Parts: sequence; C-alpha cells; structure tokens
Amino acid sequence: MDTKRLENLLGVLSVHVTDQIANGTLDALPEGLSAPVAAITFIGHNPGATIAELGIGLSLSHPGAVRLVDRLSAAGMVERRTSEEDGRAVALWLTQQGETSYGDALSRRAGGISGLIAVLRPDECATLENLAEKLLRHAYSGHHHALRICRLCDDVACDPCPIEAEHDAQLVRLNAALTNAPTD
Amino acid sequence: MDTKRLENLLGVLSVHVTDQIANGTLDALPEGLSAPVAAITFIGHNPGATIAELGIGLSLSHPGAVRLVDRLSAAGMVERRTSEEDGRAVALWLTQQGETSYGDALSRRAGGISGLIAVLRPDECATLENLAEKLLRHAYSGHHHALRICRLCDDVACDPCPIEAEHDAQLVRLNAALTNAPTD
DNA sequence: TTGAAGTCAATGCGCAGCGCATATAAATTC
DNA sequence: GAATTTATATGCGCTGCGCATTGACTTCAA
Repeated sequence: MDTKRLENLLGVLSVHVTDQIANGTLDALPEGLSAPVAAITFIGHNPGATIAELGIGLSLSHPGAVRLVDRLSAAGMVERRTSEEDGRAVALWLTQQGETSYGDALSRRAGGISGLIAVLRPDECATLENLAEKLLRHAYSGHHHALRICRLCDDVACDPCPIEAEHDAQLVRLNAALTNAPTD
Repeated sequence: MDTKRLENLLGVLSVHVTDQIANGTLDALPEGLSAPVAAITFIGHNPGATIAELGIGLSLSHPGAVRLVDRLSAAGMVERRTSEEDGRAVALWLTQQGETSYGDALSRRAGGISGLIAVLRPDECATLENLAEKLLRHAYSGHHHALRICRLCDDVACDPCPIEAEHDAQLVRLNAALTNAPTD
C-alpha cells in the first residue's frame, strides 16, 4: 500500500493535536477533566440540548450523562431548564460562568493548535485547510455522528462548517431521489 | 487572525481521527480499553522499556503504570523480565499473544484511517504527507515528548520517522554549538 | 568501605466516574 | 383510558487512577 506512511503520520499528528487540545483545556479550567470540557463545549454549541443528546455527543451512557450534568450543575456551569416542547426532557443551558469557561476552552484550544501550525507558510495553511475540509466532508455519516464530531468545535471559527455543508448536500440528494421516485 | 478556521478544522479532524483509532482498536481487542492498547503499542515499539518509561509515554503516574502492567501481565500480554543493567528496573516485553495484539492494533488503526483518506487523490496524499511531516518535526520537544507522541505509532510505516529525524537534527545542532563554545 | 541520597518498583488506601438494572414521569398510540 | 415508548433519575458495584508510603537497588562522596 502506498499510503501507509501517510496513514501513520496522520494518526500520530492527530493524537498529538488531541493531546494539545486536552492539555490546553485541562490546564486551567475548573475541574480540568476532559468530559466536563467537552460537555461545556457541546452545550455551548447546542444550547437547549437534552441529556440524551449530550450522551450521544460524548459517547456516554444515559446515566453517565445524567451524572455528568449533576457535576456540572453543582459546579455552577450548567443549568437544567424544563423543555418547552417535551415535559419529560431537560433543556441544558450554560450559566454565565459556563459561558465564560466555554469561551476560555475555545481560545485555549485554538491557542494550542495555532502554536503548532505557526511553521506553515500561508499557502501551506490554505492547502491544509482545503484538505481538512475535504476529509471532514467525507467523514460525515449522519446526524448522530455530527453531534459527536463537532463536540469540541468552535462554531464561529468553523464557518462555513464542512459538516453542515455535507449534511445539506446529502439532504438535497435525498430529496432529488425522492422526487424522481415518489413511490411511497 | 487568518488561521482561525484552519485551527478549528484541524482540531475537529484530529478529534475525529483519534476517535477512529479508538473505535478501531476498541472494537476487537482483548480488553478494548484505550490505555492497554496504548501500552501494548508502546511496549511493541520500545521492547525492554521500563515501567517508568511506560508511565511517561502514557502520561500515567508511576503506580498507575504498575497497575496497568499488572493487568496486562494477568491477561498474558506482557511479561516482566529483570533488567540486565539495573537490578531495580523491570524490563517489559510482549508475549507472543501480546505481539499478535500489537499487530492487530496497528492494522486496525491503519484501516480506520485509510478509509478516511480514500477520498484524496494521489497528489493530495503526497501534499498532506509533507504537511504532516513538517508539523510533526515542529512539534517535537525532547525525548519525553517523543515517548508520548509516538505511543500509537507504527514504526515500520513511519519510516523515515520525522520525530527521529528532528531529534537527530537537534543533536547535531547541539554538538555544533558545544564545539563552538566548549566553555563547559 | 561505608553511609547518605537518589531512583525504580510495588502496595495500602480512598476517590471519581462509568455502566447495568431499575424506577418514575410524561408523551404517544391504539 | 390502558399499553407502549421515551426521557430522566437513582441504587449498586466495578474499574482505574493518584497520593503517600515502603522496600530494593544504585550511585556518589567522604
């Protein structure tokens, strides 16, 4: 196989970048653990999300997600509100303190990565951005997966988001197929 | 800042690739947990390593590394041998079963990534490989860090390893500096 | 040669975090 | 309006980690 070295380097690089993200957010955030940070980012990105969605996004069992919200709530980061559409569901919102930590986590995460890519020339940055976008669009595999893959995303910096773009493109293709074959 | 979107996309991509690696190895390996897989890969990559080195490579406390080796040893994956140079130290070696799992982990890891990069054209693969290599060389920051960053590496596929290359290059620079200014 | 300091591994102890099974409440279906 | 499904919450036990400590060995210096 010709791409073996690329596979390996991409894997090592990804592990390193993930470590950088973890270190950056771990260092100076309230609890510092990975799951709480991911949860705050997730809720910041999806305000009003339910506990079930949080569990999917973080690959956690439902009870695990409940306990995680318990801890974040006790730490004053997250607020449980009653959902307006569904009386059973809980709507998760960041408190003001949670919003602060959210912004902090995003900037620390970006800081860790910006130090790494500082070696690249502008044209290399553009090339890498295009390649990353192409890979991400190809990686998308449905709504649940989007919840997971975007769990540490900065939705402002991401714009235009490749995952959203791919989601929309697949919807368009689906509708076209349905229009052509409207049997059922 | 102009690189904000690249930072974000690279972060998201890295998280996704790391997830892919974790899923691939988690699915069908003995225990399936991340730390044991990382340990087996680490020991496979550094046969005869000590428990202290394993702890550094996996960012674990020393007692944590000892317990991890206990579990791997009980599972028949890793063997404790007496070190030849140092009577205190333990030399870690994979058993035959451990070697099998090691190869299995590497191929599953590569498989997960190869599916992702299958969308890239050959020239894009070459470009990405060069960019990854450049980023990794820049990321290197000493021996301890090398132990960590290479913990899931496939040392065969990696060749020539950017981390080793950077390590050697820094040694050369260091020696040159010492030669020019040998005042202790 | 011997004693002090440093290093590597192992263990007692307690805690955090997760999943499984289950319970409760609300919505949906028939 | 009873049964089923869905969303959240809790009891329970297990795994895995870190801190503090102990014991074994090495190194260095007097």
